[in-house]
Order: sequence, then structure tokens, then C-alpha cells
Amino acid sequence: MVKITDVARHAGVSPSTVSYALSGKRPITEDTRRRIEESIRELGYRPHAGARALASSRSNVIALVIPLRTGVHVPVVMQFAASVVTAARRYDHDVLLLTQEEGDEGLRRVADTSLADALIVMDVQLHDTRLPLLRTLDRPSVLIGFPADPSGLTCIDLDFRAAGGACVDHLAEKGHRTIALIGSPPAVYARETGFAQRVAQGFTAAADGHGLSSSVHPCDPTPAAAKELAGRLLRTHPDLTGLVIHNEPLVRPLTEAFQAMGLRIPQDLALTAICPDETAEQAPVPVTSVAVPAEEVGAKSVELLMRKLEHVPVPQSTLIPPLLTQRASS
Amino acid sequence: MVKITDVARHAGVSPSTVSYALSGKRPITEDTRRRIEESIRELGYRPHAGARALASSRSNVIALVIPLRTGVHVPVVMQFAASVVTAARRYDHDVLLLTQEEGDEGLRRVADTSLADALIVMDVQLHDTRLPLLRTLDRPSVLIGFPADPSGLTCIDLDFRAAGGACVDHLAEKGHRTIALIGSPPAVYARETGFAQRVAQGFTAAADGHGLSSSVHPCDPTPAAAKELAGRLLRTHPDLTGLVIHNEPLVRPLTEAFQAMGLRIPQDLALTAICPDETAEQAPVPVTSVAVPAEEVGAKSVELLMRKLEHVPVPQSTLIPPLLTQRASS
DNA sequence: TTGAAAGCGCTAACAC
DNA sequence: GTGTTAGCGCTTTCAA
Repeated sequence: MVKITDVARHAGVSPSTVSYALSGKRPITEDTRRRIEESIRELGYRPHAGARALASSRSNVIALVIPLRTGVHVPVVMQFAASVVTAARRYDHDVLLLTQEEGDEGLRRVADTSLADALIVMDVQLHDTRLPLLRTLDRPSVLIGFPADPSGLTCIDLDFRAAGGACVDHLAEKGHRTIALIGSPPAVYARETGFAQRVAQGFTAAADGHGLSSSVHPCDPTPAAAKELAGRLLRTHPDLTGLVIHNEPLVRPLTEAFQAMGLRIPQDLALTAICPDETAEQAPVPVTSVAVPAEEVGAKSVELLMRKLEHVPVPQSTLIPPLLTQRASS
Repeated sequence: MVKITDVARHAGVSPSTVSYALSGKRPITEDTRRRIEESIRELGYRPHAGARALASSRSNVIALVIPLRTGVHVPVVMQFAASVVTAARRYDHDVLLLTQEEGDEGLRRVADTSLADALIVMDVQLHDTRLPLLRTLDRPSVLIGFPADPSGLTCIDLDFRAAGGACVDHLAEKGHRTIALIGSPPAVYARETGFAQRVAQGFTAAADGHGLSSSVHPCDPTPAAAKELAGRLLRTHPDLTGLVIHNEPLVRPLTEAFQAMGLRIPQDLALTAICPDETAEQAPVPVTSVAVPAEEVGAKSVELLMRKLEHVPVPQSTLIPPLLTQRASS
């Protein structure tokens, strides 16, 4: 194995000079730097990660905790993870993958052993059990999602409130006067990630702002529930012409249910959804939608983390503005 | 930070004894071990990962390279990654996530810097450009998928040949006499992962073995192509009563196309597929299918890698036998 | 602008 | 069964 002393000898300098040439932490004469770089290339030198971590107390690794529970749309998680890896590499960092399953112990382990310098935690729940730990851990972290009390933490996510509003704005603009939100299962509103409430708030506020009649309907994510709800909606809200769906598995069944009842989309009923682009595109009628910008959230998370590692202050909350993509359903 | 010398002092032993108590690499008196464990707990000691890696030349990290290209079913990749992480933890290892994009350089980097002890590479192509590197790297690796020449490598995957055969066996058992394989796009047969050919071989061999008439039909993964092919099949193969679909995006469109042409499934046409369970379950008629056992492949990959790290010989090829799940389509 | 040298915290001979 | 100690390869003071 080639080590820094080999490079130093080959370039006719001291090991520290090689180290500084590599880190840029002190000025090096152009000529010296060139010689060092040449030696590195010639010898194929690669600094030993462990030795580096030990001497500098920086592993250049960030840990990423991904959720595995059902109900989280898997492709979005992947997209996010990929974007974290890509962004991390831009800062010369690598990504260690942890699963939710490991819980607090996993976080503590990678932090306490100095395996990771910092943490990104996905799928943060309103009353996430990991919050106290994350607050006391001596390593910076960024949470994807907003807990009930984000104090002392750094959080980022799509602005779900604004997303709900954006769908309503779009429907209002198209002239709809009576709209409904089809939301997450009742259970989700009570606990979990909190974005369900935020969408509903944004939806209602925007509807009120536009002077529209609106109603909110939690729904279980099953085709049967979709069918039942579709029928009920038409009966109880005969004026209904616009819908916001915030329940990924229901996009297709709902569309099919309404079509089966003879409604044409978008002529009789306009659909909008908050769901992955993939889902929106593959629906029977491609649905106008707002997606979680996984790529952007991932990249921004890493940026926030890097700033925190440099002790640059960062905002406690980062809300990514929604981007609505119009499709055939409206 | 609590270090091993602190623990040693607290327990009244030498640092090496603590180290050996932790690693189990030499016998320790029951009483000493108890005192050490108590000190560790009391002081909250966690060995520094970098220091460990430096002293032992083992990072206890394995690198996992995941594909991001389209055409790879994302949930399967996630399932696989999760199972690798879980299995790795059982061996006290962590997983570093790399993306295909980084290419050779990523592999070389984590190997040469001793960041990772070993590598798992997913989505290996027939003539994968990384093969020469993986052969010469001084770190053990396991490939998911089989290249054209697997010599000097350790590969694992579903036995696609047997999977093709299993679908045919199932159809033969149900009394079908004329069957067809709807395969990957023509381009895939020429290059890429090679499982397309293997499925076709297994399909044809089994059909011949059962004395069935069979035909193979590559198809582009678009609903239009599905519709066209469905029509053509009925025209050119009027006796056709059984199908094997090995083209994930086509499962739904094909089913819909046949239904639209008035065929009842399974009465007029029996369907089987090689696709993720998720796809099979969500089809208009749930499809009898063979899935890539991502969980098992992930766990086995890690096991193979761990054996290689201990210099225990492992088989060059590991083929996971297919498991067919019968559903409504047959 | 560069060099010398003291660690970083741990493991694994080697010695007893 | 346990202790002593020399590194592992790098970074970073301190000194020049």
C-alpha cells in the first residue's frame, strides 16, 4: 500500500506538505504542488480513510436513514437516496445507509463510533421517538419532514400547505366553484407525518380565499373505499366539479370509479393530486399534480448538513415551494 | 470522548484485554469480562470506527452499488438494498451506498481508501465495463446478475432459466398446449443483463420437454406495442391459450388489451409472468408469477461476501430457484 | 513556504 | 489469562 510518506519521499517533501497540498489548508508553492501531484499520480496514492478519520476526527461520511414501512412510496425514497448520494459526492462525502428498523441504536452507533459525521433522517413523524436523541447527539442532522415541535432541529420538506393551496388555485382558475379534498386515511391525520393536516389546511384556506365551497374526506387506501367514496361524493355533493387527491394509492381507483359512473374527466370532473409524477402519469387519465421534489429535497438536505458541519448557521425550517404540473385531468 | 484506555483503567485491566474482550479473539476470565462489560456500559464506551479500521485494516463496511437506470424496477432495488443492510448488520457491518453513475472510479475509491472491505454490485450487464476492475481489485465482491464470462467472480441471481421453465410447467400442468413468451424489447436480447435470453431458453426447453407448441415474441415496453402484439398473437396463433410475460411494464397493458378483445382471463387465456409481486398483484386480473426474491438474494450476497472476507471458498455461481405464486390469471 | 514530530484510538504481536 | 508496546497512516500543531 502506498502511503503519504512514500509520496513525500518521491516528491522530495515532507509528509505534512503532501497532506496540506491535498487539503489546501495552507499555501503551497506552485512547483511543489505540481511535483506532489505527479508523485501521487505516479504512485497511485489514495489516503487511507480510517487514518484520516482518526487524525482529523472527520470521516467524511454522512448517514442516511431510510424508511421501510408500507405507505411510503418506494420510488420516491430511492430517488431521494440517490440524490443524497450524488449531492454528498459533490462535497467529497460518502453515504452510509441505515434502515428505520435500527431505530435510535443505529443513529447512536454511527454517531458515537464516529463512523458518520452527520445524519439525514427521512420520514420524520409528528412525534418521532428519535427526536430527543437527535437533539442531544453531538452530530449535526437534517430531518426530512416536520415534527410537531421542530425546535432545536433542522427540517426540510415540500411545503404541503402550499401544495394543497396550489391545487385549489389551479381549480379555481379553471372556474370550479365546488371542490373536495380526498385525503389520507383517518388514522394518518391523528398521528404520523403531519403533512396530511398541512395539505388540508392549505386546501381549506385557499378554497375560502377563492370563495369556493369545499369539503374534506379522509379515505382508506383501498379500491373498495375509493369506489364507495366516489359514489357518496356524487350523491352528497352534486355540484362537485373539482377534486384534490392526496392519497397516492387512490389516484387510479378513484379515476376508474368516477369514469365507471359515467363522469368524463376533465369535462365533468377535474382531478388534481399530490402524488409522485410516476403515479400521475400512469393514471387512466394523466393527472395534474404536485410531486414531492425528491431530488431537490435530497440535494438541499446535504447542503444544509454541510453548512452545519462548517458551523455556518442554517434556517430551522426549509419549505420547498410546490410545482404544479398540468396534465389531461384538468 | 471515552476511549479504550478509560475503560481499561476503570475495569482495572489493560487496554488490550478490553480489546480482546470486545473481539473475542482470545479467552478472557469470566470475571474480567464482566468487569469490562460493566465499565463499558457505565462509561458509555464506543470504539472509534476510524481507529479500529486503521489498526485492524478492516472497516467493517461493505459498499453497495445500486443502479439508477430506467428499466430497473425501483421497488425491487430498494427491497434488495434493505435486505443487504439488514443482513450486513447481522455480521456487524455497515453499508455504504454508491450509485452506478460513479462507475469504476467509485469502486476504486472506496476500495483503495479502505473505506469498504468488500463490494456488492447490482445490475451486472453481460459485458459490464466494471468486470476487469472487479477482477483485479484486492477486495472481495459479489455480483448480482451474471456477466457473459463470470470466471474469477462470484455471482448470484434468480435462476431465470428455471423461472421460464416454471411458468411453462405450470401452464402445461393446467393443460395448455400452445403457449407464447412475451419477452423484453429486442434490444435487451442483444446486450444488457442476459436474463432475457435465459428466460427464453428455459421457456423453450420446458415447452419442448412437455411437447407444447411455443413461440417467443420480444416486445417494446409500451401500451401501444402491447396492443399491437396482442392482436397479432390472436391472429397468427389462434390455438394460443397460455402466456408467459417477461416484461414488467407490459403486464397491465397486455391484460387490458386481451380483455378488450373479448378474451376472458383465465378461461380463454391463462397468464403467467416473471415480474415483481407488486406488479402481479395490482394487475387487472392478479397474475400468477415468479418474482426475483430480492430479500433472499440480498441476504445471500452478504453471506457470500462474509465468507470471502474470511477466506472461506464460495461457489462461483449461486442460482436461486424460482418460486411460482399462483393467482387468478391461471 | 516548509519540516519535524506528536498524537488520533485502537489492535495485535510479543512477553510473561 | 493478562499486560506492554509498537505501530496502523494520517493531520496538525509548533518551529523554523
